[in-house]
Amino acid sequence: MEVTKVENQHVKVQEKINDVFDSSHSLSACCPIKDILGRFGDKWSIYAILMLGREEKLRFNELKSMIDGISQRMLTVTLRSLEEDGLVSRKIYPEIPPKVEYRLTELGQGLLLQLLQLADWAKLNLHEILEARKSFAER
Amino acid sequence: MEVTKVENQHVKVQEKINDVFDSSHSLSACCPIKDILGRFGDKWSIYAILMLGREEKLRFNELKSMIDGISQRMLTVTLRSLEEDGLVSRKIYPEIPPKVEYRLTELGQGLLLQLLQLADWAKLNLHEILEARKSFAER
DNA sequence: GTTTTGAGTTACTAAAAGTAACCTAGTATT
DNA sequence: AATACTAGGTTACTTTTAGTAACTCAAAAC
Repeated sequence: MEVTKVENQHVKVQEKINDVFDSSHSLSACCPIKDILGRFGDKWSIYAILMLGREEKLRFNELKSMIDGISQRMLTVTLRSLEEDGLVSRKIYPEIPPKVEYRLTELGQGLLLQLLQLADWAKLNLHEILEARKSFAER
Repeated sequence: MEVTKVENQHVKVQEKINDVFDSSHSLSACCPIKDILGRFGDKWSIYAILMLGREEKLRFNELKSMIDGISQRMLTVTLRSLEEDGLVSRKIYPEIPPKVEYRLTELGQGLLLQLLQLADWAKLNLHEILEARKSFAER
């Protein structure tokens, strides 16, 4: 009974994995996970998304001071690429000194929810991973 | 009524975001998402995890031929880092020519499930993202 | 005695990430 | 009237990381 259950689950997983590759012919080219991960696999995007998830609208220098250690250039680059993918919107007020407001789009909020799920798993398993790292280092 | 529901949801999201930072003092250092993402945010780890999710045990060159375009070195590096974190196990048969079997650990299977969830979201929203990219490029 | 095989290393190069210094143009301070 | 400050960048440069090509090892097969 238990075994059957586990086997069924495994079959489901395999189907899903096949699905991942279905949509693209070439593996290395562009299965959707890769495409999405490209968006927050870098060093800063996650922080920007999380901060914008907290405050719902933020100006450039507010973000800069919330994201410890980020440079102006990297914040610009990060926000541009998030904007490019429709995850963040950018509203310019034609004033001097300039004023620009950033916020998550609905799409961005959806991604945020996914990230938070991942964070849940991460928190649950971080200890085990750290243990594994330690025992690996000892060899 | 609807508004209240949305607001409640937003509050929950904010709590979760705060949780993400709880566990680490410094933002840029090591909140758990970053730590986990570090593991599959690179170019090849996902492919290795997906392939091992399909077949449950694979040898080095089997993996190499399944992951289109990966070099020996990058496969070695990728597998080592996955092993280091306890996501993949490595069984060496002391034969010549050498034989090494890789498989996902339970932890690795857990991560795979998370990845597949992310893939679901990615597939649902890929179209919208591609649209956004296109209209961004037009400016 | 040269070739093949599996699982890697070593030494190098190309690409990406990141930094420091500069720009704009208006306002407030001395 | 000269200086400094503000917000939101850009340009030119350096460091770090990802990636490639060629080599290794030790036995076995041709």
